[in-house]
Amino acid sequence: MRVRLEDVARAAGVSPKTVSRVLNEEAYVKDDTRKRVLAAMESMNYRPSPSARGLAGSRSFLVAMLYDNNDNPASTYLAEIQNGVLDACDANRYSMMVCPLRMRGPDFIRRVDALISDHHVDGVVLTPPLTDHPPLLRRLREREVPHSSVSPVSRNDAIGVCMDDEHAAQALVTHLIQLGHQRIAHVLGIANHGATRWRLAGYKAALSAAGIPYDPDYVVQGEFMFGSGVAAARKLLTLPEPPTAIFAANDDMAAGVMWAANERGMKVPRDVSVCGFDDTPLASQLWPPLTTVRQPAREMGKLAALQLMELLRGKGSGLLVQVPYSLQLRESTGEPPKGS
Amino acid sequence: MRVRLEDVARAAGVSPKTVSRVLNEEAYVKDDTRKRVLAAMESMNYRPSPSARGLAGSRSFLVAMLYDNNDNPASTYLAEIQNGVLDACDANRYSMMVCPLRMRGPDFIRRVDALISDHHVDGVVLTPPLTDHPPLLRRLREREVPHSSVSPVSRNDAIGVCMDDEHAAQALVTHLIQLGHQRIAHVLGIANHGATRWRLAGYKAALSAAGIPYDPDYVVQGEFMFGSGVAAARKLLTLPEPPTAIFAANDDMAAGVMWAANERGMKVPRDVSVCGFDDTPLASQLWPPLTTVRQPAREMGKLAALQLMELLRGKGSGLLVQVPYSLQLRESTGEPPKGS
DNA sequence: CTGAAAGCGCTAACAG
DNA sequence: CTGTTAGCGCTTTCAG
Repeated sequence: MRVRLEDVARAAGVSPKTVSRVLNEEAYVKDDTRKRVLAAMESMNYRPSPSARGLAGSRSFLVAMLYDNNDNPASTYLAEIQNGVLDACDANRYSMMVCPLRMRGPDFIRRVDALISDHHVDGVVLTPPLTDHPPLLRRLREREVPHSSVSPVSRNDAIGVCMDDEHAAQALVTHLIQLGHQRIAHVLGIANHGATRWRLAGYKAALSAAGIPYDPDYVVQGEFMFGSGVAAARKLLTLPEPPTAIFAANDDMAAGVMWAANERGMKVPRDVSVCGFDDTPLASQLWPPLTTVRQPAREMGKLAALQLMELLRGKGSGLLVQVPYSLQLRESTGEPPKGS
Repeated sequence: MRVRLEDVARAAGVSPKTVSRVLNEEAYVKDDTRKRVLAAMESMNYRPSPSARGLAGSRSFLVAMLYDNNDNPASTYLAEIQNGVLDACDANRYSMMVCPLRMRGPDFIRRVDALISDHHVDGVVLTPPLTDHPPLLRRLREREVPHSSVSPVSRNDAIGVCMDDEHAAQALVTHLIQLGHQRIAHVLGIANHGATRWRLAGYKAALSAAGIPYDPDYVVQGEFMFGSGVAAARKLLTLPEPPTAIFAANDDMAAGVMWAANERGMKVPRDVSVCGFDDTPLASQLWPPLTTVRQPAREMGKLAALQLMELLRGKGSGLLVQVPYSLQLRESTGEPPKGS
């Protein structure tokens, strides 16, 4: 019925253990033998049983992608990361499990435990804001589960992938300043996301570099979601001296800002410039197309997973690699209204 | 270290086999015994090993969600279905694997095979357009892999979940007609999707019911993607006698249509009414908000998975359940321009 | 209704 | 560099 390790061994004229060695890319197999075994595997179309491997050995060839189900807006951002992780799995004969977690739930840690011990997951890819959830990280360390993070806040001990959000945000806001804007507002993301902090820092840095004083009235809380962008813009646009440009910490909120502007009969960018962050598909689907920063989410998911797999292979350099951002200057930003 | 079946057995004073019976909800266990075993499991925090179960038995408690990676636009639609499947898994102690497939790829079937035999997947959830891919269905049947579909085209032998796309589309177009539109165009989806066919049928039915002749010039090909909506609208809006309303087969294309209208300096709905289908988040984030049909994707994913699990439990009614749609009338549709 | 024995397909630990 | 011997934790027979 099923081709087993033993069958391959017989066909190749070696012991099962040798086949196992080849399968696991262990050292100490004569090159000649290895080739013979590989050929046998190929010709018999042998596929190892993950169950048996998981049961007998310590590895499962399964990685899990964890994400938070409460505080996570951008399903499109997560979907892209997931695609990236799948790309990496594909290239390395891993399989992926998807694990939505409710960070606020009382059984949060129990669920993580269950995941790990149930499926012997070899490692996990963490996405924001799980990348910096202390109880989770503690548990993963306790149980010695290798993990790799996408955009972790704490960049010292983490391995994974990140982007220079701060400089990206700074570049974006600098662009607004160069267009002539002085009254520039910022809509914050969810507090516990690193992205929120970095993008705010970039905003401040750009203002400060241009000698524009920081005005707390121009910085309002958002939650990375469309609706929060609408709410934030309603506040900002009714200020006695409203901003001429609004930088929202992500595209969804920027879309909300544009929506709120439309609602007031304002035209973007004539009456107010708007920009976002991430370059999700939405950005180019809005009218006018949104100026934003491109964040290569899929690439980041892939890289994080690849980092994890290197770690699993023992070759882990344990690095936090950085991917480049790029400004996407589109039509939602322009010169400030005359006489403002 | 790990709590095993044997440990539970010892604690409950029964044989391992009995614990196994309880675990698998088999009949023929005295109620009293069952309770004792359950109590022991609970107090010892026992969690069965999926690897061992998979290896020894025939079940893996793993379901896979298959989707096509080429012809699939709406990542947000798939993400919602995925969430629904996860909901169902959660409720039934299943785990989910995510399997992007390249339908066009030469190794398509091999990949499916690999998936099934590698992981002993108990069953799969199929999403469009995989729901009607003959080689795939044949292979699944050959290998006797239970499967459940979301919106399959062939509704006879399929089990899963569907919506009445046709009547939904008809209702939507009827709404346009009631607003006074006569020249109504339609942007088609990808050809091999059932949704494309049904929505077109609904469009035709509505016209026909109103006595409006069907004009092939008003029906243009699209691909469910934003860009294809833009292209389609560019054609339609430059027609000698352009339509006063455009019904796109999904929201992404409708967004493209609105974008193209903006590009030409036209105002929606003053100059042209636009409506879509699905009610993805995008629909309410556009300006003006998009009139569309709400399709409960997450619910559908969940139901499809639940149907599958019933099938696995042997209680399979094998039904194709239908979920209700609802019209979302918003501001992108209005009366046709005067004198048109 | 319950139990005993025999593996599922692989890898770990130890020999050679 | 390669092989041997035991299991991993569960379910499947088959007996009671």
